Order: sequence, then structure tokens, then C-alpha cells
Amino acid sequence: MTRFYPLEDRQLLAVDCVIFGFDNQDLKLLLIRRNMEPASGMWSIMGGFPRHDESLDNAAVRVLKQLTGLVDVYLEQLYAYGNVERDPGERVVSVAYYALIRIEDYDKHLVREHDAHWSRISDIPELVFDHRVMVDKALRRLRRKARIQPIGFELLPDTFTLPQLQALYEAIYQKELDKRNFRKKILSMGLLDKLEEKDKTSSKKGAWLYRFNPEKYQEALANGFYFSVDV
Amino acid sequence: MTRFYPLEDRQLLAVDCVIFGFDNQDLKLLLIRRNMEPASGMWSIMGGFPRHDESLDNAAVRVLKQLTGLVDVYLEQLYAYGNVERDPGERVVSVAYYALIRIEDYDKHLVREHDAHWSRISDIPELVFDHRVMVDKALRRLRRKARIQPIGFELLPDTFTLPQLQALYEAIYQKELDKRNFRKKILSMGLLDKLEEKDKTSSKKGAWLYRFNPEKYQEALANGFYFSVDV
DNA sequence: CCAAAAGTGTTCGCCGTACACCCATGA
DNA sequence: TCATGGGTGTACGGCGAACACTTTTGG
Repeated sequence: MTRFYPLEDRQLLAVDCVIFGFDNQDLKLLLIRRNMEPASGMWSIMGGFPRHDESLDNAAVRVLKQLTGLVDVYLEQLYAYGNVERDPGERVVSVAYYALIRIEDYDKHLVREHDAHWSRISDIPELVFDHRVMVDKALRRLRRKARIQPIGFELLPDTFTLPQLQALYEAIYQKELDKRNFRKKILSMGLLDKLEEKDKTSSKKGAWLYRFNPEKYQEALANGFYFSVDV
Repeated sequence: MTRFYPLEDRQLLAVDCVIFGFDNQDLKLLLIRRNMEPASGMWSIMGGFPRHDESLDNAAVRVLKQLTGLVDVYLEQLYAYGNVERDPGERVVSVAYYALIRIEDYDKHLVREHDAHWSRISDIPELVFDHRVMVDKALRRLRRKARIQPIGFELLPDTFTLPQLQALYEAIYQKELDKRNFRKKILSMGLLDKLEEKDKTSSKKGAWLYRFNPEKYQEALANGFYFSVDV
């Protein structure tokens, strides 16, 4: 291949992926035990190296699939970390992503192979290099976005109850919300379809199941609507 | 140097910088004529290549200084662009930044050397590669941030009048604002020091000069204050 | 029958928005 | 004296926030 920029330094590039899940109680983070030097054995987020013929986004998708078996998940670029000394092994520029997955869907076998585990966000162990900085940035991004875009649903099963949805927001913001205000706000947006079915796993009375309707959201957007949840 | 990751592809990495300025009328963008192949002679934003011993942030600072002579300016990372085909010359991953500068301060000589010019954001010429995407993202970021953080002042001289500040917000959001509401909101935040001096360059009566007070802002932040301008 | 979670409405205060006239001054 | 831009206050409506009781049903 012709090289147009032959004099410039080539750099080692990585992608790292902060993976969030929700188990109906806590917001969680999928961490692996790093299996290469330096810092082998330390807790780390999942990462990999983009190939020369692979976009950053595709590299992130591949990394996520390697660990979880999942494709078609919410995945968003966070930030590029470019300090010279961030990886003590060698100068590596890392582009961080974060993903929101449905915690029941991931491939348990793959996760076991990678020596990974789910960690509560209130209880994150020491992480390798600057991964804690990435995680904190991912959390801030998630907290900002979940207020103004319907991305919370990416962390829930296809159908869910309003108490479940509220618990999710409470887990994200680590804050108790008022039940009446929350339901009023969510339902007033008109983005949820109510099913004729109750979930009885967490109460005798049972709670109605709902499903997020992306078409309604798109149509509302086109009419100048803005998603917003008060937290 | 020891290489810990010897098998991975090295990539060519660039930084590109969207530079905003305000001339009391329009929000403007500093564009250069690209002087290397491919696409030599096309309009482009300023860019460069991070050295192997240089952080991304420092590379962006260096690139900005090369074109404007300025250091100590507002500079924020935007996004990493990693499509394989984004630069037809060769696969290059580019980390984009945006800068807010005081348009009277830049080094005219350097800018002339780079064959650069200021373009109104409502009138941007065709740009090389995916630079237009970067510019659009920078504009969205600026518009989001200027509402909730006092970064607009980075585009104004040290002292400025309220009509000037309002004109700035109107230029950023391309929207006329109500004079009374704007002044009420800005002054109610208590972040501006009023000088005992008027600017008479744009009216006979003259408008009072103000200065943004970062200490007051920091103190307010510590007390749970949130900056916000309604647009 | 009772414990435990689901579901439901109203009031208040603040803030964003709309809106019109007087002031100061140089030419 | 007049044209030009600078400066000022009020009233209304909507929305976020606070708050307590009834319903359902399995055990």
C-alpha cells in the first residue's frame, strides 16, 4: 500500500470497553482478570487491539462479543486516553467505549473463560492503569444520558414493570425516587406499551408489564419531543 | 525499549482541531488550506501527528499553537474518528479536539503562513475527508456545554458588555434572545464583576463593562450551584 | 386476615417566558 | 432634537417536588 505519511510515528492503539448491567438491584460492571503482562492478574475492563483494517467501532464490537457473546448492544465511544505513561508496558493510546447490556443475556461460558465477574458500581476493586478513570467517566456519561435519552431500557429485559424501571434509575443515580412522580413522568411521555400481563415474581399483587416502543419515540422526536426523567 | 505487545499492528494517529472564534457578530471557524497530499489545497481544519513521546492533549496544544500562536486556551477532546476509509491516503485514526479562542489574540502572521481564514459557521466551505463531521460535532458540543458551563467567556475579551455577551449566545445558538430575560438570568448568577467603565464603541450611551469572576464561580459550584443559560 | 408490594391525585412554589417603555448621548 | 443602542419590571403558566392512602393477593 502507498504510504502518504511515511515520516510519522506509528502508534499502538487499543480499545477498552466499560460494560454495564443491571440485576434488578444494583448497577453492575463486568470486569476481567488481565491475562497479559504487564499487570497480569489485576482487575481490568475488557480490551483489545484494533486491526489495521478494522474501524475503532468494529474493534469495540468485537471486544464486547469476545467477552459476552453479544452483538447488537448499545455501545458508545467515551473518550480517547492518550497520556504517554498511562500503560507502563509501552505507550498505548486507548479509545474507551461503554456498553449497556441485558444482564440475563450474556454468555456465561465465555465470561467464565475470561475469569470475569460482575462488580457493583458502589464496590469496584482496584483496576489496572487508568481503567478506573474510564469507569468513572462512563458512569458520568451514563448518568447524563439516561436523563435525556431512553437508553435505560437497554439495561432491562424486553418487557419490564414500572417498579423495575424505577429501581434501575435509582441504581444509576444512587438516589431514591418518588414513586408517584416517577410513574407520572414516565407514563406521560407515552413511549411505553402496557401489556395485558403481570409480573408476579416480586409481589403477590403483581405489577403490569410494559414494553418500550421505539417507533413511538421516533415519532415523538420528529414532533419536537424531548425525553426527560427527573432524578 | 521493551515492547510488551509486539504482535499488534501499529496505527497512524492524528489530532485535528476545530477552532472557534467570535468577532462580535458571528461565530467563526478557523480553516486552513491543506498543504499535503492527498487532497492538497482543500479546506481543512488544522491537524498534526502526535509524537511517540507526546500525549494526545499535548499534541492538540502544539497543533493549536502552530496555527494561532496561542497557549492556555480552552481545548477539549471531542471524539476519536476511526473508520478505515476516512482518509483516502492511508488508514489514519484521528482524535478531534475543539478550541475556543479570543479572536483578537491570535497571531496574524502564523495564520497567513498557513493560508488560513475565518469562516462563518453559517457559511462553511466543503472540507476535506470527514472534517465537516468533526465541525458539526464540535458545534453540537459547544451548544450543549455553553448552556451549562461558563465557557462562552473563553470567546470574549477579558472585559465585555452584556449586549456583547448576548450577541455571543445568539451567534452560538443562531437564535434571538430576549434582552431582559437574558440579563436577568446572567446577572442573577452573580458571576460577573461590574467595572466602573463603559464601552462606547457601539453606542453613544455606552454599555457597562463586566468581567467574569472564576473564583465566584468556583465558590458557587462548591455550594451546589449550576450554571445555566436559557436559549 | 395480614403483610408486602402496586397503584393512584392534588397542592404549592419556582422558574422560564412573554412583553413595552424610558435613558443617555453624540451628531 | 432626534436617532440609536442600553437599560429596566411584572404577570402568567407549566412543571418539578412534596406528600398518604387504597388495592390486591398469597400465605
